Amino acid sequence: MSQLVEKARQQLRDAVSAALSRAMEAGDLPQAQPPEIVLEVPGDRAHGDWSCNAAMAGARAFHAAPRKIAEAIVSHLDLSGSLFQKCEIAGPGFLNFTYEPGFYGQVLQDVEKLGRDYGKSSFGTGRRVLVEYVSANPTGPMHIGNARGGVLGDALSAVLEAAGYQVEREFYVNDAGNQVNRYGLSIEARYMQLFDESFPFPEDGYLGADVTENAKAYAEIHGDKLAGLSGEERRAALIAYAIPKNIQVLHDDLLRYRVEYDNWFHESTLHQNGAVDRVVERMKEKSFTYEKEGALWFKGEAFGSEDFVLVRGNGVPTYIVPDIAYHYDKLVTRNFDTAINVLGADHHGYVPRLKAAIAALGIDPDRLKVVLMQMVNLVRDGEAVKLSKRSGKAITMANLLDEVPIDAARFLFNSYEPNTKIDFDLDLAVKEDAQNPVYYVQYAHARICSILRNLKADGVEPRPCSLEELALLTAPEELELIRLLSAYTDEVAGAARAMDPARITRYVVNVSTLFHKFYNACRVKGVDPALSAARLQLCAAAKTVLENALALFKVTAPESM
RNA sequence: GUUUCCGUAGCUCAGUUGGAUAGAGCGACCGCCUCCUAAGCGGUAGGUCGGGUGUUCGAGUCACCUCGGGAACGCCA
Repeated sequence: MSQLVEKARQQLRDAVSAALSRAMEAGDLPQAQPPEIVLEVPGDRAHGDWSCNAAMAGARAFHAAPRKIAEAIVSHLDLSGSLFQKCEIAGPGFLNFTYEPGFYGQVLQDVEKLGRDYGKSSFGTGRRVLVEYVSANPTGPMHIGNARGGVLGDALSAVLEAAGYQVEREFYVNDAGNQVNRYGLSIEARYMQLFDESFPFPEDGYLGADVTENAKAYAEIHGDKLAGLSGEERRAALIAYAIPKNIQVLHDDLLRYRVEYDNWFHESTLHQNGAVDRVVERMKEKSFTYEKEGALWFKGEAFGSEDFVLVRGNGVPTYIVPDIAYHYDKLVTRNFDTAINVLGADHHGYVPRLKAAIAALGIDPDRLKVVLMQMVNLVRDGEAVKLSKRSGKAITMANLLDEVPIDAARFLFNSYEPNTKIDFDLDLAVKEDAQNPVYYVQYAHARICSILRNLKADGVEPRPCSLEELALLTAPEELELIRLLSAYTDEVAGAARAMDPARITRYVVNVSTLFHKFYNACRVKGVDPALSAARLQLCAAAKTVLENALALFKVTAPESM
């Protein structure tokens, strides 16, 4: 596990803190509560590798001008034995720190040593997280929003895992309740219509062609043997046949999209084992309910939500009751520290209700984290496309994957932070040229592989270099690239903290840019052997980082293009 | 009407607890392959950060107001 950047940060924190104490002891600063020490990586390289605003933040406490405070800090600053060579005062009072030259070589040795593990950290160690995503109803095909949710949940899980969390990925299968009843009525009608065209189709039934196909498939195997049974028996038989089949389709489509789960959790189990009924009982016992107009309501006020119905007038629980039971199962029965739900933004009004309900059951609602993702619009020729050209129906996830390469789809969906709506440009996603950012990144990787191949043909293989050899890397393009590579572990931990894997997408594009610049400025082959070896190690390090980052998204890193 | 997200270059978007001269990609224009992949690199042009007020050493970032766009507001899920 790389600690280099973390070590650097800690050294600066300690050094500045100690300098402040000494400055106060020496009387260069008045005795006062020192400011919080905030360290950041400045955007502009000219401002050094790290920047600290302690002098400005302390202006009030010390009753002194920021520049004066900065001078006092610097005069008592001791950077000997650290990863830093100097500190300069700049602008209104920033303290700008610069790495000592040996830092860069250490980064490359670090990457070389850790290989596939470079980027992993202990940020989340000891915490168990359940990530639930997609959870599409097994009553029909998945839509475009599910494609985004799949990538997001999958990449988020990978990022959390790299940051040290113990992660389980879960799909919640709504194989019970009203949607399934509706589906039963729909498929029953399609089945009966095979033998009697006048059989009525339910008003709010599922219109998809997949329902008819399932009905036909059943009839091909079993004929009309259900026609003589009661409606209830017919529906039960058709549901028992079609829902597992639909679940299999969800599973297969997601797998094709490289989205995999540890668990497929069936809602029906919560009904069968009494968990759903127990939620209602608990709510009643704790007097968090009241009856109105024949229905059982939840009193939300004490938990920051509106009141809502738990059990309908007809005695059937509303959808939220099994959801509450499900989250009780996640956070109490299975005792995950945190449950993360990736949901469409259309669920935002539902989140306070669910949180209120689990709070009523004695669970800290902050243990449920919700990542809301905004809607996806498909765009072709600059115009929104709602319907598939071929079928005239809404474009499904499977349709999308027929048209767009998996790598491109995964990369593009991961390029946006969850909380912004996406105009997914189909023309761009399909393009195999520079406009498509996934190729820009993959091309950087392929170029590195090409360099490695060419040198291998000359009998030169990457080897671990000494710090003296690595000190030959002094070109700005080399140092910039190494500096960015050093930040990878921090980036992954930051993406985990923000629950935003898109940060890694942007990072990997930046790495590619700096590599391409390096490639244009510095040659690996045909230069002094020691320098060549050092540059080769830099290439190998960049390759490792690109591969590790792309692996988080399950985007391939081609050897040649 | 209530809740919520968004508004930054022609287009798509970054801008991480408030920090230094607001960035990138694409598109446009001009350059760079006798040399490891030109799916690349360099350069030019392009901005009242929707508008306003406030908070403070400092606001794209925070608060309030306002304009514009999306979404949700069921005994549907």
